[in-house]
Amino acid sequence: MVSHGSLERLRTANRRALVSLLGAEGPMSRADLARGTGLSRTTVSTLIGELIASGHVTETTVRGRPHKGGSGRPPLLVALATPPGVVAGIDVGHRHVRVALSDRSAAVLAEQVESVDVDADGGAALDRVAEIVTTLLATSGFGREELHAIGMCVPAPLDRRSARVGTGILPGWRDLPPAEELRRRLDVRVVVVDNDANLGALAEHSRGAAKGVADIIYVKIASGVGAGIVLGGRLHRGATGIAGELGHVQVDEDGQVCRCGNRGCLETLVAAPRLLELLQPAYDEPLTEERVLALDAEGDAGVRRVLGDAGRAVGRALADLCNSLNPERIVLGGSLGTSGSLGEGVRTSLTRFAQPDTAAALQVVPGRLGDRAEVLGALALAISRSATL
Amino acid sequence: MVSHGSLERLRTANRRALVSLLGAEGPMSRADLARGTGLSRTTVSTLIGELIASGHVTETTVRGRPHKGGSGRPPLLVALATPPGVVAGIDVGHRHVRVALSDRSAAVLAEQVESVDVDADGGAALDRVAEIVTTLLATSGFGREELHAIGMCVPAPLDRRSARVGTGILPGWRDLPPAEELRRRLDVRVVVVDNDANLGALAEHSRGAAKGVADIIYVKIASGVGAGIVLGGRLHRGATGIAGELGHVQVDEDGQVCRCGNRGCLETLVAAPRLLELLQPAYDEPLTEERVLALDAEGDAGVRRVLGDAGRAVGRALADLCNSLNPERIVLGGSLGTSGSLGEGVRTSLTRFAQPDTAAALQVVPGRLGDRAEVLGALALAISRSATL
DNA sequence: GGGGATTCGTCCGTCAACCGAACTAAATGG
DNA sequence: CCATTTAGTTCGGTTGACGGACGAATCCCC
Repeated sequence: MVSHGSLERLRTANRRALVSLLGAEGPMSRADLARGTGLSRTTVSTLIGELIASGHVTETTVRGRPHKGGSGRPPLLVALATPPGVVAGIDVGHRHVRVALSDRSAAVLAEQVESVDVDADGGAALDRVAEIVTTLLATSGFGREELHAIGMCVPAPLDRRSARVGTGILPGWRDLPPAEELRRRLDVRVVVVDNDANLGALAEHSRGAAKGVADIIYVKIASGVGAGIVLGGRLHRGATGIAGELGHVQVDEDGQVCRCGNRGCLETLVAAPRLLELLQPAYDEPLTEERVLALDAEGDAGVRRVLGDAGRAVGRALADLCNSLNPERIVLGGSLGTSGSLGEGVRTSLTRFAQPDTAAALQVVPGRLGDRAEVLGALALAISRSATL
Repeated sequence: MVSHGSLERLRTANRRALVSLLGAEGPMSRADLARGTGLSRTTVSTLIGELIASGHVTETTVRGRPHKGGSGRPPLLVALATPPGVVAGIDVGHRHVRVALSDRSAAVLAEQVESVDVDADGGAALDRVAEIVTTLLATSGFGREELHAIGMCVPAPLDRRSARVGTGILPGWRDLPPAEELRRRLDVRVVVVDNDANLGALAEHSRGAAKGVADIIYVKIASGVGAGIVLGGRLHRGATGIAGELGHVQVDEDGQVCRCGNRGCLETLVAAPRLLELLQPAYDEPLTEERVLALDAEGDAGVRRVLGDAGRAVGRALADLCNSLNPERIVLGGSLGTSGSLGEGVRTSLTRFAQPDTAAALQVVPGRLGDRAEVLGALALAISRSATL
């Protein structure tokens, strides 16, 4: 076997193009693949033949429809084969962990959410995560050797170089490299860790409310406030991987001291616990985030006011960012992202504080994946990193 | 790397790789090109042969040094040929225009700066620009048919879709598509227009103070305040092309009304005319930007205070942006970018208001191209758009 | 029911692009 | 003066993609 560098690379590039097109568009015929990639039908046929032989692609038994309802021989559809085995996605919040197990076509097989005091002790949280993964594997009937990759997010910036949580944000995780810790506990080769808002952005961008939109800002409003920024269709992580710290924009010079050390950070005003605390005295029942969302939908004046204020504060910070980035869409995620009043507040501030042209080019929409955006992003990341092509 | 497609496309991709390597590294031998691209010496030889035949590359007469001072046949160096003809770069400011003529290897042949009240009447300014270009062509001995492309920047956001200046920013340019207007006046096919800060960023990134740095923010502080944002090595223009409006971040809720319609924009505090106005009463001599920079270098207390305040205001706005983008370097440009006090002010605010990790990963440096950054970026853009490969 | 028309997938011959080996060219050094 | 080293070229061979031709499978229309 002679290594013919460039030609061989060309062939693998073409193979990759086919796989990525199949991934984006779903099952399709060889002729459609040829049209989609610009390759000839001949070439597509031989490449698909190789991909079938290597197990990356399967020829489906169902025949497709003839071309555009007209006549002609119906095509044989080919589809990406789901590789054997499973991956795990883990969403670590401040007060919960959510673990999902999926096959390698992103179909979720099992999922579990649990309240855990993550902030206090990172090691203990990771212990619990490892237990849940093990349980889910067992109840789904998979052996540990069938777990190919793990994607995880943590609610804190992650320094790319040290693979650690940034200073000050999550004290219980100091000097705890999450990927390595999890790899040690579960003996899985591929463990990828990223920031929660980043993975939420990835999920909403690839299959949620911002599908096909090149420049988006995903804002996660939950226990904290964070942003995942997709520019030119690619997640922007920054020089050291800690981009997206929208929650620590200063909005009040004399405001509360934030866990990051500054004063009056956006996060001190609009984080979910803070809002509940603010509302609770006026209500007889114990308030939860779900209950607040329900009251908001019912039109409760107090809730609307508080969530509207929060939205306006977020929108104020977003306006500055949008002036600089001119994104096409803002996706509001996190437990409070679907609140109508909050969304209205964001829109109000953007209209008021952003440049008119910038605001006009901008859509503000709630996320479509809800609480599960982060874990779905983690699964997607795990699958992409476990790909063998 | 290798784009999918036919064999022919593979060849052109390889040709492009050779040209881009030659562009980046300067003259080199075929053997070095083979090592640099991973192609075989055979392939490089034939490709270079084609490029020589087509006039894109020349074989220099000087022989290179034998490899690493050792023995061996000395290589024949090949270099990018400078295509015939010239290009023009035009920097349109609020109160001046700067026009440069260069050959197509970016060597400036002639340059002229002139005070023009650009804001008042866009058409008149473009008339004058066309005159200057014509004059420079004549005095340099080139005919108009030898002018291959024009790059121009204007001090306002440019909507990509309408190719017009954004609403409100530059009233005298409303409904005046700059590229088309200039094309009409000078009968040049290739006319590219972009925002001033964008082209400054391009220049400082490709050949100035941020060479080789992937994520930078170029801040231009002159008659206005604007930013050019390079992320992942590529200029970010945003969904409609109007990214970078850092000057219209609101820094004072009750501040002066800005030309953009909002109140208390950064630009109302730190634009150069505003600072001169602020300083003038305390000085007997008439102040210019150059004089203020000189006073700053001499340690004049008043100037240092005012420029320091301006820098802190800019840094305050940059801190929020850096929290979200985590860039590696900030380049301060524009007429006041080289001021030491201003730079110190920016650093002070960044340290205070940005996340500690973000600030630690960040360098703040003055631009290396000074007033000429924009026009050099315009030339570079014109050259790249006039390339025939 | 049968004969185009149309589209799909494959086979085959051809051409394009790259590579390795061998060869010549031009220097250095003992 | 000859061995050594590196550069560039020539030549034969392999790989990859393509276009045209062909059978297959369906629809449409008579």
